[in-house]
Amino acid sequence: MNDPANFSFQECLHFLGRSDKECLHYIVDGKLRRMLLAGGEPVVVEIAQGGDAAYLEATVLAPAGVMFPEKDIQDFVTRWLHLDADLGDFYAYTQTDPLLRGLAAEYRGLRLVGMPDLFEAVTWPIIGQQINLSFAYTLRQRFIRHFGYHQQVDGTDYYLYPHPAVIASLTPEVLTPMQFSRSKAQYLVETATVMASGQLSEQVLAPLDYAAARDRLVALKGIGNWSANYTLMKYSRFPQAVLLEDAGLQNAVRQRLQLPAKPSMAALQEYTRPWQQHAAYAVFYLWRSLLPPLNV
DNA sequence: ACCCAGGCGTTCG
DNA sequence: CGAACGCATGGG
Repeated sequence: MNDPANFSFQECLHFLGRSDKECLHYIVDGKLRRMLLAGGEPVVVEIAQGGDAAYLEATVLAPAGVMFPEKDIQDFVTRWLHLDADLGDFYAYTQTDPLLRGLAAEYRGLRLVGMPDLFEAVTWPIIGQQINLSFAYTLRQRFIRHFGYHQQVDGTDYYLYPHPAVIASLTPEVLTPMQFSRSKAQYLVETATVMASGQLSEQVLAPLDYAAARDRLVALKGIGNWSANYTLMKYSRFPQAVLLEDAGLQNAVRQRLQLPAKPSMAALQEYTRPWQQHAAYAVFYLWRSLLPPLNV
């Protein structure tokens, strides 16, 4: 990994454990378990802190007795936990910004936990927009359990996020009884169709710069500026992605500055304008500041 | 009962 | 153009 002095597995685990409705990964005895694709095949892996804390160790829990491309697993974890990041510049910047000062010391080593799956990174904002987080996680759990590839290992259910082709084959009427709004159900099926047909893919997005990628995503129905920037932050990892319209960001700013009410959009633009290439990490650390501290 | 939620698309003035 | 409004429903 890069910048091991600024890596804390514990901080990353704390963020990953924020919802008890999570079903794409589990935390067991300070280790991280999930299913992922290696060599195109589903594998259940356990990720643990290495001996000197400067690296992570991945163990294949299932299927047993089969060799899997180690590099695929390593690449996945690197992208998931942003192990290739270098936080030095961001930490230096936080000391110069009144809104961010102190975040580096409080949460040192927290990496911007991402989403290596494009379909997940595009559809999770659709699922979660406008509703409270608790209900959003409930809907996500239903979505994954109903439509994701599933495998049970040692009595635990592991899932892959649903494949676009599976969702593309649905009608919105399948989703509305599961308490997705009509609009969300429609956006999910439409987005899945666009991805299943290859009109939106890793390859389509990869060559685009920040503005072009944002425009491509916003062209999808149900994806506005907030959702597009979410995808650009969590999947594409554009460092300048900023979630201006985010209620969580607005609450974190209010809290840190002791404002009587949430900041106006104009005020928020003032606060965030200097962030530039630090915006994605700034937002993520401010989200972290809304979670309980580590030692509770 | 009321307001807000990690918004977005549509309609209105 | 920007502002206002409807969506759906859980949670405080």
